[in-house]
Amino acid sequence: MPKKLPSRSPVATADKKLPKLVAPVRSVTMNDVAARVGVSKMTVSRALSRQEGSRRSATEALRQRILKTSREMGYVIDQTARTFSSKRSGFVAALIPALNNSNFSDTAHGLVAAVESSGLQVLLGYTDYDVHTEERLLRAMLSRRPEGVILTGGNHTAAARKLLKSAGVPVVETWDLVANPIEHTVGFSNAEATGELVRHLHAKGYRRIAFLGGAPESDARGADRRRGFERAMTDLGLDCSRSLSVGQAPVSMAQGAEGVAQLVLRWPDLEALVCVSDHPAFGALMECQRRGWAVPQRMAIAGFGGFEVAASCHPQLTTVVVDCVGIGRAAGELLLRAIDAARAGHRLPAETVTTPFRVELRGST
Amino acid sequence: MPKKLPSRSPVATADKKLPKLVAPVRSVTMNDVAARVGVSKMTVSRALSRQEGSRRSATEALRQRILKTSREMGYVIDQTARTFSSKRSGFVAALIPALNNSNFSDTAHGLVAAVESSGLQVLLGYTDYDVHTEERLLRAMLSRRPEGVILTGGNHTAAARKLLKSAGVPVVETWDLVANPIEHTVGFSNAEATGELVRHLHAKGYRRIAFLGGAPESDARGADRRRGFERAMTDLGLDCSRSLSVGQAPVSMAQGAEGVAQLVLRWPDLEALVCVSDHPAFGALMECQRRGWAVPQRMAIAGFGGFEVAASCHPQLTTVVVDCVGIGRAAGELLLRAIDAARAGHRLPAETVTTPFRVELRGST
DNA sequence: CAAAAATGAGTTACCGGTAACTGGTAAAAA
DNA sequence: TTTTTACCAGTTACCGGTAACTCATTTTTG
Repeated sequence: MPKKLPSRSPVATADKKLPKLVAPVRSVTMNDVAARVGVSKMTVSRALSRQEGSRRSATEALRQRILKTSREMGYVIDQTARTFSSKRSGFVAALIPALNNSNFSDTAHGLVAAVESSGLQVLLGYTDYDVHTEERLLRAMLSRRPEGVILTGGNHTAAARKLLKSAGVPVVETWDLVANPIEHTVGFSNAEATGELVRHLHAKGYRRIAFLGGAPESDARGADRRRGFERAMTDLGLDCSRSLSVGQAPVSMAQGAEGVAQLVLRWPDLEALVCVSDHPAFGALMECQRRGWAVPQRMAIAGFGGFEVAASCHPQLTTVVVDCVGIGRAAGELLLRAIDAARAGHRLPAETVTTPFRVELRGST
Repeated sequence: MPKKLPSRSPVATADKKLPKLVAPVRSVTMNDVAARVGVSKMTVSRALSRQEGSRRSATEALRQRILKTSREMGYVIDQTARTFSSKRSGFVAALIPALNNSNFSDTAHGLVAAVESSGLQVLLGYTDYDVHTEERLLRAMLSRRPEGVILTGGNHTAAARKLLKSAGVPVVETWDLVANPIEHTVGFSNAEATGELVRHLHAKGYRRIAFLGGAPESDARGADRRRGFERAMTDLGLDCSRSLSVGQAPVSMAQGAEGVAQLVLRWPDLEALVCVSDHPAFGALMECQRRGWAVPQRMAIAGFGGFEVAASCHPQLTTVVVDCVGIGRAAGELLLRAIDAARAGHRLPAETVTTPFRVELRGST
């Protein structure tokens, strides 16, 4: 039976429509290495992927020979094929609202640090503070079969939740103690932290205090902080109605400057200002300086996040210092345990890890 | 010949060592969809992956039926398998020195914006300003077979260059007009930009000008800026020896404050300060304010990068505004063309794209 | 010393898609 | 009407690894 061979060689098809799409760069495969060493590719596979404490790999001498040869041949394992075959992609997806925010990028650092020792990579995406962008990204990332997912906050589209459910991978939500978590949670109460900040201001004698943030629908953490402000003010018997929203998250320095201008126009007797983050707080501080207002005498200002600028400006900004790296690290460690459990065939019960924060009183209050 | 079937069902192995590692969540495959519709999986593949203007796909009615069914069944294409089979991973790797730097994250934004319309994803990594970290990352990313690579700067290990060469994917280096590029380049001359800044200071009457940056080996762009400072000063007949290095990149605000203190200790008659970026420039500005020194009368300060803080502080910082997003966009567009060329079997000749910058004179000088 | 257990390495059969080729039917051209 | 062409859809053979099984040795145990 003369079965026609599938001819893929350039020669056999050269008379057909050109151009062929692949460059002729046949890279080195595991088979090539195996042939060179004179063993089966399975032996090479085992020699290369030997973990600590795994059995059933080659003799140490043979293994060294395989490693040496593969190095000589410039062999790089094809993760694509490996993933396809083993059903282990070797990466976790992490979604943060923005890259350009040291809080979140610190969390990413912590996550990477926690996760990389296990050989997992972190695939980072940014949502621009938008749940629909998050959903799109999630869809794209899940199609690459991550072994775990890290999200920021608990605000997601219904479709995104469904995607995560049906993907069946461990999920950790960070930066908030989410009310209705998908699975695991690592974070702190933004409301509680803001409340503590307000109580400090109260203890210092400030009474007429305003909150400056962004549109609540764009920033869940900002909304939580606003809620924390309102609750704490009410509990202290103070008026919590001095509140302003300036645009979408992330609120900029310039918006902070503009915000303080609007606030004092409306409430000229304002004594102190709590901002949703250090960036608008810094903008407000600069606006006060432009006006020649003494901070904190004429106006006290507090931020949130413990950004570098808050410690470097003059006067330094009172702020809530968050353990951003710790959030990432804890999320990474938790995710690793969940992935290990998943690999072993069972499911880690949902956990909640609370990370610390610290109200740092500085010159601006 | 009773050939033993490879039994993978849980039942057949239940009496062996538990636990099995896979959860029994057999997800929907293309075959399942095909079976349901009553066509071959190839037809489904074609129906789902039909591009604009591609021929040889199913009838529109059949195609709609396939789409509908696959939606109903919750089918998600397995990118892993797709990549494996088609040799197209559908992503590009982008390496930037740090996430937490709006310059680089803006470039990442521009890149994503330019590239996403083509269906490619961006896989982002950060090198922490370290060439060895870059090499490690590159190795990890290349094993996932990206269709293109974007790097920051032209400073790489020899091994990294070799990796890129043998990977045979298009490469774009950004943010610098690299002297000896790997392939394509998108950027501007950091030295030239700093020179222009120095000439502006000279025109304003400043003569005793110092440069404040980081250790040159850690930051190629910083080193370029320092070189540009020295060349411009020399060309103007000025003394370029007033120069200080404070630690590794990225130079922080606090290091800027410390740096200006050291500089005036050594050169008490210093008139102006050029900083490697806006962050140390801001730190220096704040240090001057703490000392009660008028800026720019007692000390003029200039930064680099056009960061938000430079426009928000008081006085505003003179700086070099870089088209960060434009760099990313141009790099993305160039890479797309290179990828298209590669898919069509040929190679795009190496290109260099120069992006604009602008010296922005503000209150601090 | 024989039987049982442990171990190293080979064999086989996929994983879930897509490229390339083949065959069949309908529309267009002769 | 017959031949040619166009086009749709099916078939086959992989892509490069790894899981699971098998078999031949070696080591341990009774």
